[in-house]
Amino acid sequence: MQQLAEHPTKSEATAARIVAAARKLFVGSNYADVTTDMIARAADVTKGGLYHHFASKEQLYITMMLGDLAGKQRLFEQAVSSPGSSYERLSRLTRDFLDLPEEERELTRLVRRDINIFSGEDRERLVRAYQQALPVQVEAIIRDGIRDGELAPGDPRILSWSFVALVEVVIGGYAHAVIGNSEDRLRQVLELFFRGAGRQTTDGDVA
Amino acid sequence: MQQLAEHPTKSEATAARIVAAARKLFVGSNYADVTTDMIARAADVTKGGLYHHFASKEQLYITMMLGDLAGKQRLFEQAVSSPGSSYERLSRLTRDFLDLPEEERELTRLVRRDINIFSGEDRERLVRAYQQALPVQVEAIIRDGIRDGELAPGDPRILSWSFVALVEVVIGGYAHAVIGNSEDRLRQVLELFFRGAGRQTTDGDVA
DNA sequence: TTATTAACCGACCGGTCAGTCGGTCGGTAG
DNA sequence: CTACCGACCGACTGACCGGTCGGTTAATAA
Repeated sequence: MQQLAEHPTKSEATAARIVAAARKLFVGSNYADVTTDMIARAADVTKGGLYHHFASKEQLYITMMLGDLAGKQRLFEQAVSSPGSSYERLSRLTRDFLDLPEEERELTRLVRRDINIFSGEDRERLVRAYQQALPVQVEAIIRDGIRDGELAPGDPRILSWSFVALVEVVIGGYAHAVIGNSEDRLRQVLELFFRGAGRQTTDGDVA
Repeated sequence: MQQLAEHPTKSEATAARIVAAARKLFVGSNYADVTTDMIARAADVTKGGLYHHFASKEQLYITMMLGDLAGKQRLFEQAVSSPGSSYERLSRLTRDFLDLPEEERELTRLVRRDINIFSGEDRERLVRAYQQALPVQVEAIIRDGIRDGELAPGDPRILSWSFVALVEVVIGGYAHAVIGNSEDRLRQVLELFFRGAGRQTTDGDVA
């Protein structure tokens, strides 16, 4: 996801191996519970070797995360700039997301989980990268939808976060068990977001 | 929220003070970043005193959380068993939640934030208490709504989680800034959940 | 072959923190 | 007054972990 093969030097290959090992471990456990030793061992280097390539545990984490988010941003940009209605474009974006391998999908949860433990410039960069990768892109589509009258007026940012939140529900464990099919999960999200859970009545009033 | 005054012995009073201090600190920082020393100092006892009342940091955390969730469960049960349509009962439950002081509202986020760091029986108890306090109650109302035709058919559990997720969006920082009024936040959630974001068209079709 | 340098090793250091333990103190029962 | 006990104290321990550093190895250039 990071770099076309080209000429990976030995150094680059090792660094990539370390990042990959770190990704796998960080997805499975808290930042604090993943030790540099564990990462090093999983990447088949020693702690010294790890610190030859990365200045700190934090920098390794940030590097890993930024690389991944950049890839996701590129992926979702395709959906945003694709033709069709907001419904169709959101559908494509969400499908692309749901079809990602589990490990890569989980990474977007990490940002929310671990963001509190950083501060300063690094934190800002992480937040910005996440927002650019996901909410901002969803927001762009929603903004178009409101402009074109396909969506009811409303704050596009809140709506985009709501949409992301609904997507996160269907990738949770229980939903995954109940709705086995990826295409059905997609429908569940879009249906709820566009139409709501209320029964469509002839007069459009609830309660 | 915990106990009517009755006859708090000195021991109970100290334990309660420790729990209160722990709550405040845990809301503000990660489990790992809150030290037992900090809690003790904030509760005006020493670490030794703290460990006289609680067997471990984990047990203190669990005790604090279970006590709070039990209180919330009692609060929300009132909304569930109140009269009216599903819309009205969900409205009441959500209003009760949104009107909670920030610290108590934030606690429900902690469960999701910190659940990964526990395991075994304690973890199960925590998960169960959270589900009983929030999603299960929302689910009960939604189940009634589907039965009575007020809501479109669907898996009530996924719908309840979706609803909770939408509520969490409007208590987030940005939404809080955009929608200053608590009653408007409530409307935002209910509107989106019952009606969706799509513009209501004469023919009911989207895309 | 030799010199140079990047890659890598792993023992070690400094600091942190959960949890312990011997002891003090104030209340209270006998 | 004495014996006892629960509440509480705070110095200390043991384990862990991020990060360092002097040294080794292997590739490459001269």
